[in-house]
Amino acid sequence: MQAIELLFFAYRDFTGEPDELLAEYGFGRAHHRVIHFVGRHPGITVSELLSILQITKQSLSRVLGQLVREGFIKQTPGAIDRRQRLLELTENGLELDGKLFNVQRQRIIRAYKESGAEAVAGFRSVLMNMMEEDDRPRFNRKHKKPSFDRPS
Amino acid sequence: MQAIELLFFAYRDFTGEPDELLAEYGFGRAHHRVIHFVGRHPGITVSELLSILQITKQSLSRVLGQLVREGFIKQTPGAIDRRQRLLELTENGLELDGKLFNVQRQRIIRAYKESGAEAVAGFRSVLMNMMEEDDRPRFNRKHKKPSFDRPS
DNA sequence: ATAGATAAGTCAACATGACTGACGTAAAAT
DNA sequence: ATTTTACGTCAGTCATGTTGACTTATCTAT
Repeated sequence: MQAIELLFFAYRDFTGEPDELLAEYGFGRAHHRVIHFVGRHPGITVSELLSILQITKQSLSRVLGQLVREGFIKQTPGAIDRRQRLLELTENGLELDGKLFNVQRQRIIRAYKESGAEAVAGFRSVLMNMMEEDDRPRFNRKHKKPSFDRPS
Repeated sequence: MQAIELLFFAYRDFTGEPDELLAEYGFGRAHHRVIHFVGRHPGITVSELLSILQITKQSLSRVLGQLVREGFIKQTPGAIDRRQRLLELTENGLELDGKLFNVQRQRIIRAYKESGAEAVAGFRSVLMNMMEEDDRPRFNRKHKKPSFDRPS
């Protein structure tokens, strides 16, 4: 059962590089998560973000508010439901997201290259089965769209 | 590049169950990490623990001190180097460690079963290549012992 | 039309787990 | 004998999470 430590070390190093980058902006890992999910899913709502991150709205509010005030994320009222604030990255946000995304992608690409395509499939399969079922549909893009792409 | 989110969701759920258990004892994830590494590597020293967790001794001190005071971990002076405090789980510590270890093992076993042996090999390979090289030797048990099993 | 539910935000207080910097003690290494 | 190492501690700070209470705007259902 080395998997526990394997996950610990891999995750520790996976988040280490971005953390350094974020520190230059005065941001932390919480900001990273918000930037990441808004970057990958533009137009995401606050409540969708909350259910992904599984934190309270007060916690999210602090980092999100900071990102909005400092011009990394912009909010626009939803066209259908005007209570919603649809979130998008600004130009600055896109730039930071790009940098962050890049350092993590490099690490993953390197690991994928060293392990081979078959290993990658296994890697993804195990991670998928390790998470709660609720969130698995987010990943079967070809079969079923993630819920935040078609608001219920 | 779904790997980033895959890791996020898997890690989030992987740590979620233990967190609930720990809360019953008034402990957090930091305590879990200490209990885990002391449990898997009895006789580990404080500085070895520090280099694994990559936190400051002041941070470790608080959680470790708590675990010692509350009778989950015991310290004994090193036989060779009496400055060292070799760490071990007490009976209570072993019991809690067992519970924590179990919930995580169940999740992993389930994921392994659903993915198959080949996938498991790939999973481990990718994680291994994702972490910094320094810590990889810890895992090649058959070839090279981890440094904390033979103090340099 | 209005009553209730939902989306989002806010104020306040608090806990945890990180951090830095300074300092102390005992034991080992040089 | 001096320096280095292993460990511990005091004090202060910061980031990120929590609970609970309350507001505003808007949508939904009766």
